[in-house]
Amino acid sequence: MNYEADQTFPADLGAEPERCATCAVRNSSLCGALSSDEINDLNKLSRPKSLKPGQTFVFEGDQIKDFANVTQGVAKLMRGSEDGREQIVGLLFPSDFIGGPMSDTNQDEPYTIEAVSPLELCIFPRDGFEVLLEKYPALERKLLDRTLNELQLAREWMVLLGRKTAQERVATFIMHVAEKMRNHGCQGTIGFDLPLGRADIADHIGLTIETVSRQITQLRKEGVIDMQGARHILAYDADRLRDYAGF
Amino acid sequence: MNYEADQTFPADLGAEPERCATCAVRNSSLCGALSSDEINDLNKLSRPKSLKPGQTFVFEGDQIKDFANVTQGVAKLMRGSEDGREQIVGLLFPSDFIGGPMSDTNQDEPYTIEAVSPLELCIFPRDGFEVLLEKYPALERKLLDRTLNELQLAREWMVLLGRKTAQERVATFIMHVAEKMRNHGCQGTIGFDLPLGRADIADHIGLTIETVSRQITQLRKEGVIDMQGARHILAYDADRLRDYAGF
DNA sequence: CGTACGGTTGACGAGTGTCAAGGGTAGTGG
DNA sequence: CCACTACCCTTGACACTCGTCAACCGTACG
Repeated sequence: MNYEADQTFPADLGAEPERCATCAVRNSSLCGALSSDEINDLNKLSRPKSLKPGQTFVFEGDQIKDFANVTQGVAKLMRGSEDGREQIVGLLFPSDFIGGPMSDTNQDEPYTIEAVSPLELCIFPRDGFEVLLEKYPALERKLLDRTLNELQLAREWMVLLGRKTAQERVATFIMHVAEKMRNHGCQGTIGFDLPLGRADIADHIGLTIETVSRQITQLRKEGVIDMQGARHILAYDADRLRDYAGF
Repeated sequence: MNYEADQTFPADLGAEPERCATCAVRNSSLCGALSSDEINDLNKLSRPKSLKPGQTFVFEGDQIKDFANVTQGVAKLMRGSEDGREQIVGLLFPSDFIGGPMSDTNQDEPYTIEAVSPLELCIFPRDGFEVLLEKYPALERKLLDRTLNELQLAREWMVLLGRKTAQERVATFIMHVAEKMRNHGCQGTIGFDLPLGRADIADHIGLTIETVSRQITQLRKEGVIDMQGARHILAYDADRLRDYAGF
């Protein structure tokens, strides 16, 4: 059934589809749970998709039909209100998985996912993916691990939103982004670009644009960070930054 | 090995250990994924444990050795700082599962779990449970579902903590508790006891005791809720309350 | 060169936190 | 059975952080 399967060279036993073999998140994403053979199942379901900044992948209230892996770029997961308030409840980096509730009931998606930078996804239909979840326990286990990590992160953010001062929030946010960027090899430890503008930062840490701006200025004046332009941050002293991030 | 196992009547094939058969959360907890036969495996590992209000099950920084199901009572999952600030990141009701990160690394538990009312747990060693997770896919699937639900809840709370006013927070909190209580059959829809005192409510919704108190008074004065004593709430008009809860 | 957009800065005000005092209620001991 | 005590809750006065409104600046792009 799989045209890769009737290969003749034993050395090719593990041959993967081109798109998977060259995928930047082949091992760091959920797909890392699948062997070269197994990944064919998922590959057959999947196709790439590109989004420009500002484009949405799902809207609040939609029924989500497709799941996806982020292969490149950054997206935001957000909830908005009629009166203009907005809260970003998560950021999606390369290797992150998009496929929310997955509960038995086909309820509507409560959040909007929007590209923040040019975004590359590898999408596949929900139904087909759930079949594979049953078929490959390692896949389900990896999804569980990922979900537990996101829960952990969400709870840390609850501490930030519930109990930290404006200054601590900004410092914590910068630390988190620095770590994400380091993990994805985007630049070195001390210098990196913020993937979000001031408005999105504010919506992520529960402040206003102005307060975010003031606190960044403050951190600059106190020499905790340095900046080149509005987006590029230099965090020489990680320990000092951690002191500013609160508990 | 299990004295219930050597029964003589075929009708008893599905006989369960006494403690499981009479357990209040036999089906609503993770155990609901296990058949009468299968649950013996877990039962052999488990034993009951009681905690009085104020006693802790795990401390921040501990290595968690045991997992547990809540069979009765309410507990809080919290994170504190040296300078006295505290954030409650979750409440644990009957049928809820305690067994956090479960990640490969044996990292320390980041949160403290403390009984809020007289608490009954069914605890079992982490190692043994993880073996059962491998053995019974339905168990792992249920754990995944549960974790996804908690993630969903955590994100809703991020919206509350990041963007809602004091009044909206209190109204939302009351709604959530009302629903939990209804689900657990503790009293009717309109009248129920708050499981938390003002201090814990404040630490859960990111306010101070005084502000919580003032907002509850406000809701009373506006006729949205009524109270009998400081703990018992009467929420006649659920729709009205929802209007006060924001988005 | 002009325009638009995002970021910064300042002045002011609202909402919530802080500090302090006073009241209820439940549990304890006489 | 009543009084005392302790704890939690409520209420008030005031302070402070952060939000709001508005002007200005810098950079990118047409």
